[in-house]
Amino acid sequence: MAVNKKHAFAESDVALAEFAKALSHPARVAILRTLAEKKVCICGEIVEVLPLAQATVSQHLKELKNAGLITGEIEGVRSCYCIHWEHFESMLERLEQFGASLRALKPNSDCC
Amino acid sequence: MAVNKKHAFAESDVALAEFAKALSHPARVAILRTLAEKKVCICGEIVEVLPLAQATVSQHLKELKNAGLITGEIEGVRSCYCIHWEHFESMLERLEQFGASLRALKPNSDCC
DNA sequence: TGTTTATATCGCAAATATACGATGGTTTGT
DNA sequence: ACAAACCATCGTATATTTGCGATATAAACA
Repeated sequence: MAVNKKHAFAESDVALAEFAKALSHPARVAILRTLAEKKVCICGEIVEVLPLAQATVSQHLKELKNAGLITGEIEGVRSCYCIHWEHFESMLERLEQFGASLRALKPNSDCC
Repeated sequence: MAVNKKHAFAESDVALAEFAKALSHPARVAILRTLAEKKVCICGEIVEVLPLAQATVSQHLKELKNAGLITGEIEGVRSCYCIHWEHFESMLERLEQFGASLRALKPNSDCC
């Protein structure tokens, strides 16, 4: 794109879009699911679960981290990732709220 | 990417990711909000509301349509877009369900 | 110390997404 | 029939995403 126009939108729309973007790849959805399932927030196991190379998984993890949805810290040789529940839940609620606010406006009869 | 690996993931993860991708741009979030607000699902008005050129808006509308989140039909000179409530709500529920299933696994104490 | 192991990061290639001007097709209104 | 209005689509430029091999880093271990 010639210019990035994201700044021209409402803050809340941008925030919602960023959350959605973090979830916009099946690998990242799968990573979140895996992190939640394996109570122990192990790391490299994710690579085994996904059909992707280690470098690629590492990149997706980085994106989830940048989005604030997970945290990661190095533990010796391995590094441990966890869902950042506080932020994750807050964004989830924001999205649910968005859905609810639209639903509230839903007309009785569809116009088209 | 050399190859598109999306087919290598679970169907449900792909579906969720596709929904999220449709919401992953503030313009598309704003379009959905606008469509819900203006009960009359007018069209070109969207262009006036957004800080984007008509061609760009048309493209975003097309993407939302491809994702099944809105419907659109030509009405004389203008074309009328509406939220495809059935599919939209179904995807919203799917996402909420995803969130709920993760939350259910949330440990009492964070490990990292 | 040298080796293995677990990860992150770099650099590259290919695919997609974003944005817009220009253009073309339709439908009204004159 | 002509002009104006509305919108979709094409073509194009640029930016971002996706994916991976190769390499770097750092801890654990022989």
